[in-house]
Amino acid sequence: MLSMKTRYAIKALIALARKSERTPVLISALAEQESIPKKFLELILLDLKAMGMLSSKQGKHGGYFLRLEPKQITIGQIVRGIEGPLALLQCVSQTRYERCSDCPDEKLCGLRLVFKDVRDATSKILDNTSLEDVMTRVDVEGRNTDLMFHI
Amino acid sequence: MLSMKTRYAIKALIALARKSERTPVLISALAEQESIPKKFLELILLDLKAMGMLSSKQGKHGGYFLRLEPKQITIGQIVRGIEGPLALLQCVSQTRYERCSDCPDEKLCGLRLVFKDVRDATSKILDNTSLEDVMTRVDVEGRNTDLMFHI
DNA sequence: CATAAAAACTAGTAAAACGATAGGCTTAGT
DNA sequence: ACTAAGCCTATCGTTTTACTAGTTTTTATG
Repeated sequence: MLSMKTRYAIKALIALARKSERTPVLISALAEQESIPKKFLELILLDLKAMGMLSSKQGKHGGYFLRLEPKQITIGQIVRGIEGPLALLQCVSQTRYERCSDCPDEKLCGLRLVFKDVRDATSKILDNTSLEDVMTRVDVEGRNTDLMFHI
Repeated sequence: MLSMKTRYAIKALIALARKSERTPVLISALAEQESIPKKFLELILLDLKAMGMLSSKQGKHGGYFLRLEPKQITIGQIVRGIEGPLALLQCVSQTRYERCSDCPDEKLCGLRLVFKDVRDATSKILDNTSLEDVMTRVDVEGRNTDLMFHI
């Protein structure tokens, strides 16, 4: 399961991506809109800033805004940055590979073979889904339900 | 990341599946062979028994053995039983679905759309991979490396 | 029937992770 | 100078993780 922190991070980024202008958004505004505890969100945004996805402006009229285009930020990057590796086993992680201490031969580890497939499938999806993709998917879905409603 | 408990469970089941006869195996033997803390393994085997995958025999010459055929036990079942749902979000779980408290419209949740795909991909793999599949994959891999070695 | 070897059961525990919260510090418009 | 914002460090209660300890029950065997 994803942690709250990661979920909040993605929700916040999607919300920021949704606004057309790149003007600063108050933490408190974002917190309220997305029902995220304000102080917790503060830390999360700081992390996302350190990851290069957001910029911020201090002082009056300050706030947070996307530093990259929505199409440049993938869900995979967000999850990796906040939650950690996508892989379910350290020994199949692309970004944080670590050998199992007691594994005599990685090539012959059944667990590894299976969970390597899972990791590949997961990263194929998450690394190819950007904030923009998410937005358009939601919009399409919205139009469809709207259409259904009008039949 | 999978917990140690889940990893141990899968390793133990693979080890038990590997023996041709269904004779009882001592916890201590299994623990040593797979380098799993004995007392911890004890609890895990108890869980797997409760899940119907293992049987046990008490007293002298007792031990654990598979109750089902290796092809009847999938990695998905094991992970779900020990770790919990495969899904990364409660709201896309097949086995433990739960609505997000603050979600105005599930159909229009971007997170949900993306992580539903991830869950589908994951369960497609894990629910279609049995202990038998794992064993044969390892054997094939073994023969391949062996072949490479002899060139 | 006594013994010993095994699983079954009940508790407990240290360390880490999770999900926040508190409060002071710094920066920048007006 | 004032004030509204983000920045930074610390802390906290709870839950989960990964075990460990000790006792009880079952069962084959001498």
